[in-house]
Amino acid sequence: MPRSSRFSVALHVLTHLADTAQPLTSERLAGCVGTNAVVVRRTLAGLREAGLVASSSGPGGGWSLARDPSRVSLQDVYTGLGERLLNGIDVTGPGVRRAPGGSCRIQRAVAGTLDEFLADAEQLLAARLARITVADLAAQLGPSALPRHHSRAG
Amino acid sequence: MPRSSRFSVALHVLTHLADTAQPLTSERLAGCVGTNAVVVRRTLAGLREAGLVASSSGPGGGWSLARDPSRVSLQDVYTGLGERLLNGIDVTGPGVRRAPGGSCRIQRAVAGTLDEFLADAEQLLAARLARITVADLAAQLGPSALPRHHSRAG
DNA sequence: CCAATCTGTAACTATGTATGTTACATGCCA
DNA sequence: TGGCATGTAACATACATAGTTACAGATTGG
Repeated sequence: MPRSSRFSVALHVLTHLADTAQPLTSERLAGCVGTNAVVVRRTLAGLREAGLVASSSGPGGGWSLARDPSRVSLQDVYTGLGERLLNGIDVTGPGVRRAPGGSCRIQRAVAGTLDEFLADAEQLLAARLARITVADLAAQLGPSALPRHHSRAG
Repeated sequence: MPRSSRFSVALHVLTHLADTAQPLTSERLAGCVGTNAVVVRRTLAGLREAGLVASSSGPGGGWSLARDPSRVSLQDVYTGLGERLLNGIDVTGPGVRRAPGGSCRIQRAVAGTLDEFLADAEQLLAARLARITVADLAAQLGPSALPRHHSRAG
């Protein structure tokens, strides 16, 4: 199962970032998530282009959120990653590789119907993802769960 | 990920079956779809258990629809195949293989939220698939498009 | 009962995709 | 300049899906 874990990794990392004020290195994040630093960089590269996170080089550098967590929806993440939730479906079927001309009308009817359905479904799911934010994920940890640096007036 | 063409293959085959009265062999169907006879049998095995199609051995045997095409929804097919439309998403992430105990609370929060979302989404998509039937697919071919064996007087 | 036809299924191969890993170039700060 | 961190290419590994071969079981017709 090469099931993509990029979405899960991205959310895990983003929630970590939402929970601290200082930048976190790829190495550190990889340790938290249970993967490799390069994988973290690869995953976060898309989110950086989407303006969700920022990265800085040099000592003390690393990754940090570019927006307030409540402004980062799961749809933003999903779009930034450039993934398709419904990617596991081959609309055209195996025959197209052999006879790209479209073997019969039935094949085209099936492909058309599936295409339409998938496009519709993608929109539907995206709308649902838009309702959830990284702040919602962080809130599940409890307000006092992790050490915050300046969240409360003292 | 290797995109599954099973759904597409199944719909293609079912539409073929909806368009003829006599049973069609796996070999013949495989030729239409552009794949192998064994693949057709593997795919249709699930649909047979679901009561959508019937198979018969021996000369003159093959596959045929077990219900009227208008009674076979895409949800029936999808369920019969035992596939998950949203299977391409790894909810837990890569860390679980290494530290199955659940490394941190964040991982569990992400997994829980994603699980909930995916379950919700699956239901949503299934409901949409229930609206489309194999008869709808066959109707896209036009009533006189394919040679029927006893549709016309003459 | 035998031969031909077709399904049912296990076992193996081939292939594509995601991830893990290594290596090296680039940028930032003291 | 030296140390730390990102950026990315290149290669290795893992795994799911599809393709293929082989053979067992079931049905039809002489």
